[in-house]
Amino acid sequence: MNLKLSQNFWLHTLATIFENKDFGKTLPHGKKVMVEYSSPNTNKPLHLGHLRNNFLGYSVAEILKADGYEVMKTNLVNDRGIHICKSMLAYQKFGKGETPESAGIKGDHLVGNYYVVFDKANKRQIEELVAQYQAETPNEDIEKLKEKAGKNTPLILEAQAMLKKWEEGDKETVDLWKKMNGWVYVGFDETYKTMGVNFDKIYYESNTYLLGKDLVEEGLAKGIFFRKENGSVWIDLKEDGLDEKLVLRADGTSVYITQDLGTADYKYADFPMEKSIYIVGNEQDYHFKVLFTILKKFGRNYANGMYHLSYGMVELPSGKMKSREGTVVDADDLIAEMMSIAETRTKELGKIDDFSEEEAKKLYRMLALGALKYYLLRVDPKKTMLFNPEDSIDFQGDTGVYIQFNHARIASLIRRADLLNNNYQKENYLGKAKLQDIEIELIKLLTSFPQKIKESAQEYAPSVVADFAYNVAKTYSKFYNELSVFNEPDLPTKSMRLALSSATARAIKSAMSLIGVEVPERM
RNA sequence: GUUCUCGUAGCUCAGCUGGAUAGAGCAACUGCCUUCUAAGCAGUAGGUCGCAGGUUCGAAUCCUGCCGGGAACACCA
Repeated sequence: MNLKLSQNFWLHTLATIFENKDFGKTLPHGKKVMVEYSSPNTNKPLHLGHLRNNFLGYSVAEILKADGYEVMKTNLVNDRGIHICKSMLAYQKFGKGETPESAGIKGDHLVGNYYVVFDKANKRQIEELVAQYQAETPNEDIEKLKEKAGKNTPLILEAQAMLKKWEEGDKETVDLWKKMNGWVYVGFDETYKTMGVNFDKIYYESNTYLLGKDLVEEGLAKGIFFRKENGSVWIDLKEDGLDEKLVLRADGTSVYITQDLGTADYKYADFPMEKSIYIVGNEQDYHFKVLFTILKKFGRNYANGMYHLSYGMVELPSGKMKSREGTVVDADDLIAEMMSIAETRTKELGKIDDFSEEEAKKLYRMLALGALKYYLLRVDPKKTMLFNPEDSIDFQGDTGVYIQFNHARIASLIRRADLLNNNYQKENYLGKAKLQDIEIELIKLLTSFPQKIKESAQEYAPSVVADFAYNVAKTYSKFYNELSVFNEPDLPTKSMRLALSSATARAIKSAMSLIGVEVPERM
């Protein structure tokens, strides 16, 4: 009797899940949240670290949507500054009019190459300078000489002069800047498209870098900031466990924090949000603590909703990625390699020989990105993680491809059921079907989807949803191996199994879409 | 030096708002394709939860100290 009650309870639970197309998601409640992510520099192409950032940002935005928020995805592009001038200067000196078309490489890579050229040439100049200094002052500490040389090479001085020209609006400089940034944007757009991420609004630092000076005045007037004798403006945050922090230079120019203060107001005026999430690496923890503390002191009503999603670095088995040592994993290269591996593996299995080339390519991309995204998102965002190239292309076990595979398998079942006109609406199984333990386990698991979405939204942790998807796939896989759907003689039970399979497929698809991963119908 | 952060099986990670025998995957080994996709399933083996104290009826989980890894502390961004 008890058993029967319990069976019916789970059957009804299944029916409820099956009938709710948006199962797991919260209805829109109108609250607004801004998610800022990606935020690349326009002097070099995207790398592995950016991939974690972009996948996280996109996923967090999707998860917040599923939690009922109205989401504005933004990208604050760092398109100006001394580092940009370095690429520009190197191009001016050594570029010989090369273009992405003439060189046959993506614009972001081309510009990145000139950044490297600058760095190499500059390094030689540093060595020369240090040697010169040593001859002049043999007793001085070598590290100090290196530091001094680093600030005074002819190339650095030229780059600084160029930055000044840019700020003054010098036409030639600005034109070069526009041309090269234009190349980079074409390259970035291509990479973003391949990655499957996008933005609702793009901010450019060239438009926002002067913001915040009025806030300095406001801070002085409110007595939050104070001016030192040389004219520089500071805030004392010792009571908040932080130090004194400069907010305006003695010459009246802005620093990073000045700009971010102004940009915060600017963004809020654009999109009056309850929450504002900054997806930025954990090396900037201190900066964001200071930023948020200042905004709270200013009494900004949005300040309490600000959150720095401080994600950990991605390390390689050989250690940290270092551009100087050439150990940076390029995003485009990595994705291309993953696709080629997906292609090889798929061809070996030979299950999609009837696919058109276009369909096949779409699948390779889906599998490659699925593997990569899942690999990077299954880990708690806050933690430093290891990127092991060999593991990341693994398609077995706790991987994106495993989950995709289970979806494809169910899709195959459903196709067959539809072909046979099998009906699996609840009338066919409620009160009649018999549930095995593994089926109850699966239904229970599906039931937890809404709370998993809530949890991942509250923690800003896509890993929670990723883990859910994996567990569903794993449990389904077990069910699939233990019990047969089409060979089940009891018709109500057969219907129930089809409904359960269908509900599972939808949960997998839905959860995977929250981490930005598509699932195939066949693979 | 100060502050932050991490330390769970050989490796990569879950678990951490305290609760019973600490879970996956990879790698190793053993089985399973004439039945719905084997990119799969089942099983074996593998752990003093960095160390030492403390709080508690109870600690991987909370507190303190130590050890070890990473990071941040510019009139850089």
